[in-house]
Amino acid sequence: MPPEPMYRQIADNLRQKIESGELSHGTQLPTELELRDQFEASRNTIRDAVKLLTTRGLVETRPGQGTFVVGKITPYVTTLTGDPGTGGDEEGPVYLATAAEPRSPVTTPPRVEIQEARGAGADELGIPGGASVVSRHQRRYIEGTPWSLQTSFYPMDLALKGAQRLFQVDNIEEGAVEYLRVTLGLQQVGYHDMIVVRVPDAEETSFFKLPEDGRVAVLEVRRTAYDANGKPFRLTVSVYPADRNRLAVLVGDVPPPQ
Amino acid sequence: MPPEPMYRQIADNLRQKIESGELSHGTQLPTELELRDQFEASRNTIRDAVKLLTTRGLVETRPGQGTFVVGKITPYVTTLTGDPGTGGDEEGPVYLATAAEPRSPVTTPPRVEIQEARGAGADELGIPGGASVVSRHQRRYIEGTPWSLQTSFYPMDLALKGAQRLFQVDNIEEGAVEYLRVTLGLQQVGYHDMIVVRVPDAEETSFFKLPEDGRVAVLEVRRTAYDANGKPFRLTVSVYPADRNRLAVLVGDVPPPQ
DNA sequence: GGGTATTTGTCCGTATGTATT
DNA sequence: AAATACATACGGACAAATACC
Repeated sequence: MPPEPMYRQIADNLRQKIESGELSHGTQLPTELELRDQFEASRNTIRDAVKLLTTRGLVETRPGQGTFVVGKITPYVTTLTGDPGTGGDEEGPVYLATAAEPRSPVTTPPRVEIQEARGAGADELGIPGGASVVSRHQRRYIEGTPWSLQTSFYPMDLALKGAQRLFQVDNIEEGAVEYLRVTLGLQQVGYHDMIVVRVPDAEETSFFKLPEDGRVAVLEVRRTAYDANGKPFRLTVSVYPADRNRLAVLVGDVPPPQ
Repeated sequence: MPPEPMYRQIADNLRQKIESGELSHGTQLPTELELRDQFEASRNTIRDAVKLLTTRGLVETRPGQGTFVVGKITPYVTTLTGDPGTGGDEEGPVYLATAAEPRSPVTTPPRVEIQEARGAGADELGIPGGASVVSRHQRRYIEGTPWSLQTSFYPMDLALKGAQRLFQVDNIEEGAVEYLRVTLGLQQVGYHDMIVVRVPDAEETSFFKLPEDGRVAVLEVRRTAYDANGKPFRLTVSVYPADRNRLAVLVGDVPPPQ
């Protein structure tokens, strides 16, 4: 058994103090120079130890201030299961993990683009790669804080066959699914969600104010909605920061999530 | 606008070469000393750049060998939605993201413990903190590779009221939900899943062979099963490595996930 | 607003250890 | 056994962010 490297021993020592509560949420750690003297190591070794705690989400460093134990956050809970005929526009109700009343997300007007379907998106919509799709991209906030990024893709056909409002740069108040049903007689009979965890891209990092290294993952929910013929007609991709969001799935007769 | 630090510029440069395909999956990057000469930086700065790519999951380093672009992995897909009356023992079918046929997980005999319910678990089971629960912990493999860790918690009542097999250290072949129904007349009417992303603990890191720093997250699915009285009687916590697993949720009449 | 002290961030050079081929 | 490549550890210098007077 090789001995543990020094920076790991130091990190474990600090981790234990945090988990035992000796260093509680929000409190400041000793400065790097103080830790250097305490552990009789070089400042760079201390920094390696602190970096380990940082990637594990236990502490955060603030330039010019110090290193702090991260505070507990109460995550938002989004319910994925809902009415097969209407869910798909957006998810079900959103709760704070500790509260009973649902929260109301605020959605910005969409950025509308015509794009070529490529890769995964084309597969899920069941259209050939390179075909055109309408993309509607929105930012969503809860109580002023960035909460999710959402992009919906529709086959170009739908818009050309009468659903012109898909091109318009404003929210479809009654919901896009309802609009398509009224306009084109397109009846949604169900949807499926694919849940993926991945590293955020540059836009997500800046919108959610995530750390520049990719240590905080994002949850991506890819929702494909199907019509009565069993053909997909809509793909909605929602992205949430994984450290402050949870997803709920309800099956059968169960009380709502706490 | 402050200029980007050098190690970030180098990381971006390499990232671009990876994403453009100039450096394809599995290929080896130049060694740290070669990169040091190419970018005219010190080896430590090169290492900072590579570490950034490592936390973002783009490359992996192998001591004595070199740095390599990570190969694409085809994730397993686990379906969370199923029959309200039976789902809960285990999840729905498991697919390879590219294949049509479901895979068969292999489950080890459980490690059975009597524990005090604490914190989150007690809340979800609706029992007072400190009450006893039966914990059954299992490791699951697919095609020989570690796939998930699963722990089920039952209130001690159930076992004392006649479901003694909960204490036994072997698999309940017909499924624990079916066993409880036959033995105690306990009818499951539904369940809800809470999906959480978090950093792996020490056991998970070693079982899944994850990197020692916590850069690969795990998906935790907490399934609470309810009986006909609307009371929870079982909590199953399943943990999956987030980089090789996806979750599917099906609502309404939709084809199975591809 | 300006200046100064404190604290973390970046970058360098060097030496030695460990894993792999 | 030797060579190669990444890992650990040290020490030093300066930059950038923040807080405080």
